[in-house]
Amino acid sequence: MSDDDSLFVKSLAKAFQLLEAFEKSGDGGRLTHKDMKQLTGLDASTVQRMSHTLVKLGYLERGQNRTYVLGKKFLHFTFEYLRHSQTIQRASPILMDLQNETGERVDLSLFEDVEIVYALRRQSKRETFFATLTGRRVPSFAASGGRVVMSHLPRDVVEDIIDRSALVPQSPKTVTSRTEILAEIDRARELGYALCIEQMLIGEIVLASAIFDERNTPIGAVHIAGSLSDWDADSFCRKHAPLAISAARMISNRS
Amino acid sequence: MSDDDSLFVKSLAKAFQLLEAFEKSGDGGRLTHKDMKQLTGLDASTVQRMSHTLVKLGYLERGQNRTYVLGKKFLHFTFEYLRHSQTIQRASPILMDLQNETGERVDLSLFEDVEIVYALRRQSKRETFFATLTGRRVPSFAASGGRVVMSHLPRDVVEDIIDRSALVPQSPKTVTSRTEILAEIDRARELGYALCIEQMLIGEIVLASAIFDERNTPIGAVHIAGSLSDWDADSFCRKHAPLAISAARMISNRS
DNA sequence: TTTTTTATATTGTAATGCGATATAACTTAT
DNA sequence: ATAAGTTATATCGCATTACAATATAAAAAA
Repeated sequence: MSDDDSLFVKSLAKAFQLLEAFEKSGDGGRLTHKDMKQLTGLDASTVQRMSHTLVKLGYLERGQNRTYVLGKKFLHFTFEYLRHSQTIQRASPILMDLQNETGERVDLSLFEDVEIVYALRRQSKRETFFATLTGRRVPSFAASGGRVVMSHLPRDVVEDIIDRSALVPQSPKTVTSRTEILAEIDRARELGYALCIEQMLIGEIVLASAIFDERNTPIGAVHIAGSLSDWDADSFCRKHAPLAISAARMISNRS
Repeated sequence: MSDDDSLFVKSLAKAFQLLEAFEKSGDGGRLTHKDMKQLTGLDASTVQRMSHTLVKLGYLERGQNRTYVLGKKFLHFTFEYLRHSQTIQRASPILMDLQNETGERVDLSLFEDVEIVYALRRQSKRETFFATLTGRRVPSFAASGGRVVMSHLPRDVVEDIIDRSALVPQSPKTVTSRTEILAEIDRARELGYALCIEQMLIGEIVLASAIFDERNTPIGAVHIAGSLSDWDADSFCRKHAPLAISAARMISNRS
């Protein structure tokens, strides 16, 4: 990955490897030197130097009992990313209107290969707190946004993504069979939107329509998420699919 | 800052210096090598190596015309930060209720010395898009959240913060005189909340109450923001101050 | 307490990141 | 169009920096 690449700065890669280890941290997002060493496989001295430097730079903070946590300084980069993204700029007012019109939770997700990341979120009711945060990632194969994006990609690319995905159930009802997932993606292609019933969470119904960049590459999706206690699948789609599709089209920057 | 510190990894500092330069980027958040060199003062080869490495790691993405933009991968860290923060965990449902109860915009900000960062936000109506994003920073001296946090800090610490702040007006009505700012902070201490009228934005009235950690250090604030077309200062405070104070108290983790 | 584990400080050394330079690719001016 | 100028990418020898081993100190565990 980085061998015989004389421009590749290995120490930087190690630092980010260490930072990424905080995603695998169990309770409280706290890691000790020992934890970092175990999670990354880095040398103890490297862990020492990197954590020391990152604290000085403000990207790690020291917690109690010789632990480290991610620094709040990372919020800065997220802000700069979102603020300058043309897609986010266009999506922001559109999602706001969509949320007011539907009363349901609406999200904008960005496609990242085997995962999607939620970038903008308009929540309607109380939910598992972290499930509604910006930056949350979920597997593409199980999320409506992931499926609808894949429905606009070439078959071989899609199969490659599925093959590289860990097909771990996200809810008791998650479809994890390769062929069934591919069939769901085909269905999304026909409909122009993906529908996920209880794929991520029991009781949840989500519908998503894809967003495209100027080269007509699908880059993300608009989601509308409701509750099965309020809707049956048919009426949910009838009401919301046209809205999601039109919102996604407005956000898209197609040539 | 880093001299004769044998544990300090300079190349890492350079990489973050480069990443931080994207905050100063003008249009579109795009930077060329030349821009990075100018903004950071780093050697051209260093810029080349760092940008190259950051692209490989996914923390920079290549834009059109040899430009670079921040990678969406930074959203991951923000998610991990927010998800593991005890303050955020407690605040999330409380802010949701507060927003439903008031119908106004409510925010949770975190204190970062001369600035505050917005961490959680519940928007009510359309606003200047980026003003309502997570990660937005504003000067402590002009924000209600900053002022109310400072009202719980020792006088000399507050004066030091003000002295290190660039007292640049954020709206035509921003108070920028040292003594007036200190007076506003004193007033906040008496009231138990800070009130800012058109300090950041014309037509906006904001009220904030401080949040404390287990050591009784003020670490952030709950904001309620309304419009002067809907409220006069008195009734805004009468209705919202008790709500903000009680929300802040519930979020706090005082001993 | 003692023992063991984990964190921090120190140091000599080699590999890595450095910066100069060369080449290539793009812009701008003529 | 072509040339001149600018900016990006590739290459390379060298010094510095990051490295890993180790010593000391501080917490945990026994």
